Amino acid sequence: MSSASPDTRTKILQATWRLMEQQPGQGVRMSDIARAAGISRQAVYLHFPARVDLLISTTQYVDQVLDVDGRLAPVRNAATGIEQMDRLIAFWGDHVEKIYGVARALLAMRETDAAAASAWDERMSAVRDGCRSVFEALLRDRQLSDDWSVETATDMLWAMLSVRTWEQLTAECGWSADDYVERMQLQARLTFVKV
Amino acid sequence: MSSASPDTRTKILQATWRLMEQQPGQGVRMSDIARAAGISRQAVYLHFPARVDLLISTTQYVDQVLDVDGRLAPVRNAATGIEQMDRLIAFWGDHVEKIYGVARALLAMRETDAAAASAWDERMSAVRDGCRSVFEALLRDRQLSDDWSVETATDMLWAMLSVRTWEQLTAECGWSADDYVERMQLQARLTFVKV
DNA sequence: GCGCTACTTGACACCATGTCAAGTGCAAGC
DNA sequence: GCTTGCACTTGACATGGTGTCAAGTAGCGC
Repeated sequence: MSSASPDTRTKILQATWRLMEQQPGQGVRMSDIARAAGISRQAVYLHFPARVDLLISTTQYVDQVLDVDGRLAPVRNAATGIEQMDRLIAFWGDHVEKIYGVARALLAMRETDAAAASAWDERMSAVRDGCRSVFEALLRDRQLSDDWSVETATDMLWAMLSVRTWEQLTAECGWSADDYVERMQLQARLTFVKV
Repeated sequence: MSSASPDTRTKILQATWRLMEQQPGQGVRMSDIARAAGISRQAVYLHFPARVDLLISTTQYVDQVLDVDGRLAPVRNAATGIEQMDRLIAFWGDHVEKIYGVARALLAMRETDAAAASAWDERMSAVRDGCRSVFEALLRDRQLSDDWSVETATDMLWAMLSVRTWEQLTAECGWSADDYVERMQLQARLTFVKV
């Protein structure tokens, strides 16, 4: 599948990414993607059986190109829980900005399509693990506020970091990427760190 | 329009509400609504020119039936900023639960439809006003943390209170309505109130 | 009985996704 | 040089939901 015709397949993935960045989400049709990739609409279906598969593959492609694993290293290597929390938020603010177009398309599809839903949920559960790891570290440091358990704090931070919340704060409140990171870090510290 | 045939129109609005509660959002088709209301699909179009109009009218109908204005009185009459904040969050947690089905449908439509988008945004901007009013009161009480301006605090609380965040915390994290209210109040106090 | 109104019935256009079948062009292997 | 296979093209078609159109019907006030 991926080795058979990497060229065209990659062209499709790149075209999808590009178009979704330009007009995030729903507006992008299979025929738009085909035209942008310079091939016929049907050729897209030779590589991806359905729209949802293309979307899922595109998110994987994007992650790979952006080297998510590499950029997560500083988060994992943080010395303290607070540092880990700050770095996770900083990474995430930066990352969401880059994946937003594709993320929004997948998110829209999630409402109706089971495959899209589970692909999305799987990715988000990785973020959730990142949040939990922060609070486990914070607990070890004896810096987790008594008001929160690891679980409830994880839920809350995970919700704060949702793509929808990022979308609202940047698109509707006009926050810059820096505003987002700075204020989320502030709120997280005020909320979860023992005073 | 509303005086011409209140009976059928109301039957349609009630059927829409009911169906959207049962299976929130997208899955509800015009023909489902017609069947549930006991009329033909075309009769629905006699009352609502398009799906989006029906959705918007349904949210208005729901607000009216739930007496939103009346239930907001305690929020407005709060003695202190902190009390106002707690009451706003309590009202909202309770309210979102009731409107969630219709809200989700409108939210899904917002992605593609300009009329749905502006109807939704208008409602959400009322929530935003509620948030701002909280922080103006808190500022008057000299209890707004130095870390936040009225504007940035408004943005942040508004984002925390988004329907999507409520959805994530209740549906995916399994929070009860009480959990939601209690923890949101806690986070808001920790974040925005001067220590 | 007349005419108005609300509603029904059934056909149809539209648009995006996804399927199917036949055809083309190119390159590797004999 | 010819065949075989593969990636892709072309064009037609099914599906499902929204929205439109036109003709017909049932009930009600006059």
